[in-house]
Formats: sequence, structure tokens, C-alpha cells
Amino acid sequence: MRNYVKIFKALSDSNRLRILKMLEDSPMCVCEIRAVLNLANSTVSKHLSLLREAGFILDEKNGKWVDYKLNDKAENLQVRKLMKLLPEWFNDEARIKADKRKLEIVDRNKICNI
Amino acid sequence: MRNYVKIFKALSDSNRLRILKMLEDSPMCVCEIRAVLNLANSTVSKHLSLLREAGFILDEKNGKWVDYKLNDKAENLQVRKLMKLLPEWFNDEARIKADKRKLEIVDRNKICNI
DNA sequence: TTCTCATTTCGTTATTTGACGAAATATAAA
DNA sequence: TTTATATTTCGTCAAATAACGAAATGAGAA
Repeated sequence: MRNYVKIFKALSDSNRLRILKMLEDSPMCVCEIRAVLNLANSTVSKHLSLLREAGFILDEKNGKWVDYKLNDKAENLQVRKLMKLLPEWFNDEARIKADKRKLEIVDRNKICNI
Repeated sequence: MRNYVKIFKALSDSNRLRILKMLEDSPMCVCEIRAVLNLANSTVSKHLSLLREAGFILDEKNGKWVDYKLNDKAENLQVRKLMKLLPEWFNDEARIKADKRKLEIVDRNKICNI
């Protein structure tokens, strides 16, 4: 029960949904996500940890950076089923399209030394 | 976007999830739900209105009572897809099983005049 | 109509959440 | 090793949420 609530809470924030939709296209580090969402790094980090704890994403050290990516092999069956729905969600949303365009441009080597 | 957040927020509370699982078995009025969940009527009513606004349930006047039931024909495609998953959720949870047993016993004519 | 009672709305309160910046941590580069 | 920088953790604040009881609403019964 508590686990399900955690899963749905993770999906109950527009910034976290935007993150998931961006990760559909490519793994990203904290500061790249920060650059698109215009949030503080610490805020992005918190969102990512909630998504990770719910099982939606994985983190992986990559040099200076931590790359976050969708977790296609989530342990929890229901998380996997929800993730199967993700590609259908808000594809018509202007903000999501804009995020995806922005993420093609961001270059961690340029933007991450704030 | 906002609509999706509303949908997931509706699912982000254990009492609302318990309500949905009970409504799988049978329509219920506010005071029947109140009797199972041990919440104030006004609290149950609020939960129901959040579930209704998200599209998961419908209300129908029935004499003195308002019967709430699952909305099998939700307008929103994603709501329908989530509702298709509902029967798979927490069937192993003791609390859900207990709720369903309790709901078989509750009789609105006996319990609703508090 | 008036009364009764199921439900909803409103106002209040305690808790949770989402945001920030600062400090701590970890790791690559110098 | 020291420095730089990406990330996380911590403390704080404002806003949102979930709970309650009281008051308002609405519909059947008397």
C-alpha cells in the first residue's frame, strides 16, 4: 500500500513528469535537467531521488556526472506497466515538446559550471 | 499536464486507493465508506470529490443517498488505462482484503444514522 | 410545509511537500 | 595533494494537503 502511494506520489508533480519525459529521449545529469527546468540543483536532486526510490529511474556515475536514465527493468511489475504507458502521456503538451527541444541543445560541458 | 497531475494526485493517498478498491466490488454511499475507513463524513466526501474530478468515479443520487461507483467509461483514455490496471493492484494487501470483507457486512440502513 | 438525515462546504489545524541556499560529500583535474 | 565542480544533504520557509467539526444544502418522510 505504502509502496503504491510512493509510486503515484512520484508521478504527482509536473516537474517530475517533465523529467521522466526528457529521460525518454536521453539520459541526463542533474545540471542538464536543472538547465531545462530552471530549478535549483538541490531541488532537481530531490526530485530525482523520489523518482529513483519509486523505481522509475536509475542513476549511474559517469565521470564528474551522475547520469539518470529510465529504469526499463523496474522490479515492481506495476511500475513497469506504468512506464509502458509513459510514451503515450502528454505528447501533445507544448511544454513537453519544448523541453525535448531544449534538451537536444544543452551541453553539460558548457552549462554545468554555474 | 495539470490534468495528469490531478489524476496521479488522486491516486496518491491510501484512503482514496482503499475507496477505489472497495468500489471494484460494489457501489457505496458516503456513510458506508465512512464506516469502513473510520473517517469523518466530510473527509470521505472530499476524497470522493477528488476521485470524481480526476475521472475515476461517478456519483448518482439514490433516494437519501449518493451512490459512488467506478467510472468504466472515463473520458480520458489514460484514466481508462489506469483503471484497467486497478484490479491488479494490492490484491495481496491484508488491509484491502479486510476492507472488502467489511463492506459486505455494512448496511446503510443500520449504520448511516450516526 | 416542516422535520430528518445524508451529503457537501467552510474554517481551522497539523502534517507534508516543493522550493531555496548553504554546507557537506565525492570525484576529476591540476 | 590541492583545487574545482557536480551532486547530495540539511535547515528553513511558503504552499498544499488531509483531517476534523460545525454550518449549509438538498431530498425524502411526516
